Amino acid sequence: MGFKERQQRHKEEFKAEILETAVALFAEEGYAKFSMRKLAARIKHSPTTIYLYFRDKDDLLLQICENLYASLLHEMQELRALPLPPEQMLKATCLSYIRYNLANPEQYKVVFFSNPTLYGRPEDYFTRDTMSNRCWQNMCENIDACLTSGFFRPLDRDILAIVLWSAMHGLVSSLIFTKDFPMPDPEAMAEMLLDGLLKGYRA
Amino acid sequence: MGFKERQQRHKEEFKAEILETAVALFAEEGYAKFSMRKLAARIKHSPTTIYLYFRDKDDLLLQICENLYASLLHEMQELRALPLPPEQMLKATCLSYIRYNLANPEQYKVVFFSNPTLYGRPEDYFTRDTMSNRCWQNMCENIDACLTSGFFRPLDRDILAIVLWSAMHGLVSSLIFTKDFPMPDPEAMAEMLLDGLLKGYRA
DNA sequence: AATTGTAGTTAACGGTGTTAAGTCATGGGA
DNA sequence: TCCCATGACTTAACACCGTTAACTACAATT
Repeated sequence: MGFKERQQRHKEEFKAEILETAVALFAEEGYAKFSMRKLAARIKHSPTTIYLYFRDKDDLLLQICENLYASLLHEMQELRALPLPPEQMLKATCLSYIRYNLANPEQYKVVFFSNPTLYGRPEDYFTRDTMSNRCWQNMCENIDACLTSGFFRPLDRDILAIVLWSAMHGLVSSLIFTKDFPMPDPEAMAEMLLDGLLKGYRA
Repeated sequence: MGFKERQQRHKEEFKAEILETAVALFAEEGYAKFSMRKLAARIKHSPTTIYLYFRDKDDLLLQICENLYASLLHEMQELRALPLPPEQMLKATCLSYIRYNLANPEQYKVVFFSNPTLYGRPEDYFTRDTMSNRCWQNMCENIDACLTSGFFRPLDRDILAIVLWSAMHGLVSSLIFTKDFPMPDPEAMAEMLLDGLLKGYRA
């Protein structure tokens, strides 16, 4: 049985190496110039080898995203440990989301561009144990805390959560993608967005 | 001189026809499956013919976007004619932006995906007379009205404008691109976003 | 009638994601 | 120890893509 185990371990290590190289290639060349063939060249294997470890390009991208969400979740969980009132906790979490994604623009593009086919059917979203889902749960708990503490006035939790997220998503994606417009300082934007929204929903 | 004029007119008509067909192809097949070769097949010409009328694919996409912004601007200008207080005018304009783009998701994708190289350098943005720029000016005027009327508290106009826009952009793009998450009703989301933001910046 | 300009073409280049078929080393059972 | 089955990996190919260079055919000007 020793052989099969070693074999298995080697496969997993190789897969991890491919993923790591893919992330590096992404960070260096950007989404547009990334290709399976370039990745293959970099890991010094034929393009088809990748398909032994990933179903297709989308599958590879999906797993890059999961890695991204995993470390984002990690950051958020560190925040959770701090003793902050609900509204400050929510704001800190949102700021963390914005900053983290602005610091990893190419991965964010992967999430964005691959999104359409990335995960499965929408009605199954909450049943899948993805890093994305866990981040979402964390976000929702923070919002719930603001609602039950009475900091926010009574609002539909689900709509509020997705609205907050989509506003942050808009900020991040416009900063990342916009190349033809003179964008202001990201921190000032984030501050104004969160300040406005949190005030706007206050009781 | 009669010939050259007819020739010129024919060229313009043909170009318009290509553009129209491109928009149709886009609406039907979506951004991902759109290609110059398919467009060529549909207009019953060789792929290279398109290059006599458009520099490259991005140029074609850019002009589709300009068409989109042109009719959006038209909608906004109709709103401007109504006798509304600044805050209601701003809200109506924002709602119009959101609804219009949600009704034309594929064009919105073009704007989004082509954005990076679409227009030129950011510092030149305001000097170019593009439909995008005109829409932006309209938006800014509405915000200025809310600031000078005292409805909003004193805030940096430029940052406020781009923050408002990016929040709307986030709402639209998340609704258009998200396929793996059960999104709530777009109107309810738009209402909550605008309600929150406008309250949040109020004096 | 010869010349020039030009709309449109064909053929090709270099790239893409992906699949089918084949190679070849190696561990496990006889 | 020999055979063979497994499976990692490769080669070759398919069907696309955007784009360019070179060519053709035709009409207007000279």
